[in-house]
Amino acid sequence: MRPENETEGRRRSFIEEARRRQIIAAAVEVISEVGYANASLARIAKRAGISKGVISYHFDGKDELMAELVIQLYVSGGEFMTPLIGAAVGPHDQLMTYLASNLQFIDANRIYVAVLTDVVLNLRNADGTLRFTSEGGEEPIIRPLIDILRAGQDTGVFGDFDPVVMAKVMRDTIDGAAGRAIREPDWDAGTYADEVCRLFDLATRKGKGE
Amino acid sequence: MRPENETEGRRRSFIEEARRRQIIAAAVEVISEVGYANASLARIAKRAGISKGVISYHFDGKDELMAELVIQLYVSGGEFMTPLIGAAVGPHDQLMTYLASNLQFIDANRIYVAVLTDVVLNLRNADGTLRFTSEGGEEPIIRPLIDILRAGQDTGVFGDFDPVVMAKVMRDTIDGAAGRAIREPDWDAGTYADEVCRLFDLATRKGKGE
Amino acid sequence: MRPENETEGRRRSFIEEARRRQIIAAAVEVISEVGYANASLARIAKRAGISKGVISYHFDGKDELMAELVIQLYVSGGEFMTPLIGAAVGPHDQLMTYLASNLQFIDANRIYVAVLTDVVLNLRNADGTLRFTSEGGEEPIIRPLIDILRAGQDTGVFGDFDPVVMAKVMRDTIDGAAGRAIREPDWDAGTYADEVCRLFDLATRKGKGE
Amino acid sequence: MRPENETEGRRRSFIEEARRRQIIAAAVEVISEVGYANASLARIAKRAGISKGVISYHFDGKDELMAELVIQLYVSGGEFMTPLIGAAVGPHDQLMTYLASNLQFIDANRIYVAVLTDVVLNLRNADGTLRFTSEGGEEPIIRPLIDILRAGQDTGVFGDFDPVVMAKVMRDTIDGAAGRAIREPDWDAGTYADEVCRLFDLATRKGKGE
DNA sequence: GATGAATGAGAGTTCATTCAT
DNA sequence: CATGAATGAACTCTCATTCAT
Repeated sequence: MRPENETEGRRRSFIEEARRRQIIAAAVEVISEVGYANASLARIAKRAGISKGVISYHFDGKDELMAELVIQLYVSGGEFMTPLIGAAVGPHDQLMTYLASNLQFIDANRIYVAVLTDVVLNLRNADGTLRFTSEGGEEPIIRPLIDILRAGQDTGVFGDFDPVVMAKVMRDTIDGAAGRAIREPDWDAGTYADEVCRLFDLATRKGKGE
Repeated sequence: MRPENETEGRRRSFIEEARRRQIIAAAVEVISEVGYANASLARIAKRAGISKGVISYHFDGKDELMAELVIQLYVSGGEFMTPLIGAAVGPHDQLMTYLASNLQFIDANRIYVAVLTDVVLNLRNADGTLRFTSEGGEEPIIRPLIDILRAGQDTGVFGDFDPVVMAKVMRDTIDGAAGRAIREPDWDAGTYADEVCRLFDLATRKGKGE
Repeated sequence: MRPENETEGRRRSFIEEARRRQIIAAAVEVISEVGYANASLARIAKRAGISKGVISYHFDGKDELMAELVIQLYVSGGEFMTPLIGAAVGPHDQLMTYLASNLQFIDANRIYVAVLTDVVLNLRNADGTLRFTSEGGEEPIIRPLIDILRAGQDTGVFGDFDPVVMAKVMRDTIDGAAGRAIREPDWDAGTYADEVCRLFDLATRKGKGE
Repeated sequence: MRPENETEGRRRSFIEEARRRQIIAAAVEVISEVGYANASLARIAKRAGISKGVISYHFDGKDELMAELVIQLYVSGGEFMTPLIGAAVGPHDQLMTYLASNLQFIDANRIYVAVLTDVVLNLRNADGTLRFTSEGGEEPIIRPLIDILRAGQDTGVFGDFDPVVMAKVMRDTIDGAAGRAIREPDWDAGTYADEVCRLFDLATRKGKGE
């Protein structure tokens, strides 16, 4: 048995990291097929081609595995979008890029997004509260969006609206699109992105008379 | 024992209907506290102050209970909003009323909405597919919204946009707001509704130059 | 509620007897279809078109119902065969008639015989022992057969054999035939009876050299 | 967890085979005491001194356990008798050996035979049909007996009778004896076998005048 | 590091029985 | 007399977790 249970950033060997990624990958596959509720460790282990005990060995328990899965998927999403948005110039372009790249990422990673959603909406703490969607937990996620909107208002590019509410609606549009990407096989990300960009362009641009 | 398994509109005694509602109410409470995945029949029965067997007696099984719960909550939502929207005149007013009344209903029924979402996203058929969010299943839900948008475009009140995508974004905004109503105790439905109405008013109205 | 539970020969009203027969008839049907193990009171009540409670009202419990069922079926079998055997003259004819009439009764009452067998082999006392096939319980059943065989030996019609063993083999042949009547739809009672009579005629007749 | 569900001859570790045999042995004991209908997994596990889950771990379910039990008992019966019958020479000796060795085996394995009977008469498929006594399922069991009888008739050792009916009566005699071995503690297999052999010798031998 | 084996709690469901109406 | 409702125990089965090897 490992000498102790690493809770934080304790160093892990390369081989151990590989095992963890392998197990998480198997978990993603299983959840995408049968849903979080039916994704037992037995099923995940069988999918990974290993024995059940290995999972318990590498993770503190099922919950830690799921939490790690969420973090890993979320990080890989950020890695995809951050450079794209950074390359855009000015609030308007940044906003459009933010929306488009998010939808594009969803389109290219439908399964991952579906699994992420499933876990986030189901994984709970011991006291019954949701682990990831707890109050205020969204703040870091929509922070950059709010910043873009505020910058646009300050520079006179955007009109007069509540940037927090606007950011939340945008976020819900993206999350909702994630659901569509899962449920609607012929959902077309490109045209959807075009329409969404146009919509929010109209909603945020400075009015003629203003 | 009930004479047979009533699938459709078989008549049920008043007392039986009362029990069914009581059990559903207990299920709603339990799910709102511990989530769908942890809402066992034992917990629901204890909450209702009855024995486990009673649930099996009045419902064909856990799944039928959950399905009934969804239907009941959904129906009560429709009963709330339909008359409001019907009273509005013209596409623009109808749209604004639709958005506002939805958000208002969510605000007044936060727990119900949260539970409804939880069950809908988790209840599955025997083959593993989601029971309520199956592809195309959304159509009847956004149908009236699309009709309003199309009517507005035909009469020249609304501008040029894809009414289906627009309706979907609106729907996602409402569903997202439902999540906020649950997670953010001080979420203010009134100001949120004002901003959302303004947003979609700008996004749908006929442009000056058009 | 009835003033007391009649255990023995307490008089029952005509209407009560009718109810009891109705319930037993339903039980026979159900057992013949799903077997003793799956014949729940609920199923029997549904088949009889009455409520579950009625059974508990008219019988002391499931076991008493089953015991009554066995007795009723057994009695009706005796009523069928006794006059036939009584009409035969001489041990040889009586034996042949006994065998043939038993097989004929089985043929004409396949379902009843199957159910009788099923219950007898499964109904148990509280201590786990079989209720009907307990040691020595068979004696009254093969008694008349032994008497016929002994009479034949005494009068010199039959040869020298152990009449008890011979009677038991005959009984097992009949019981076995009951099983065949159930399992083999095209089992032909007539030719089977002919062969069985011939077989036991040869086995019991006085040898040439004796 | 076992890698997969072995239906056929997949290799099992020695230790797993031992466990399976241990569980089956416990099941035999329990069934012999309380009958198939009352032989719950909980009781069997307690008798084996293990936890309930172990049974589910080693068997696919209760039904597989019971089916395995039947097969194991049946095979061990065949192993006992086949060499004995093979050693006998000529139809007459083979027939006598068949009858005697069957009764001897029953005598030496009373409990096993009783349990086998109980399970065979109760274990059912999902559709309600009996699993082991399905129509035609008896054919392989009485096949060797029929062959012996036919051979005897062809060589002129046996008289003129229907070999199939004769074989069935013999089989029923043996099965019936199994029941007696269970219910009648002082049932004497030796004298019973002598009488049975004599009986069927008379019934099958070629008549003087033929 | 990894495995197979075992545990024990808890899941949904069925059932015989009881009882107020 | 009969019913529908409720009980509580027992059922099979699944699960996350632990542990000796």
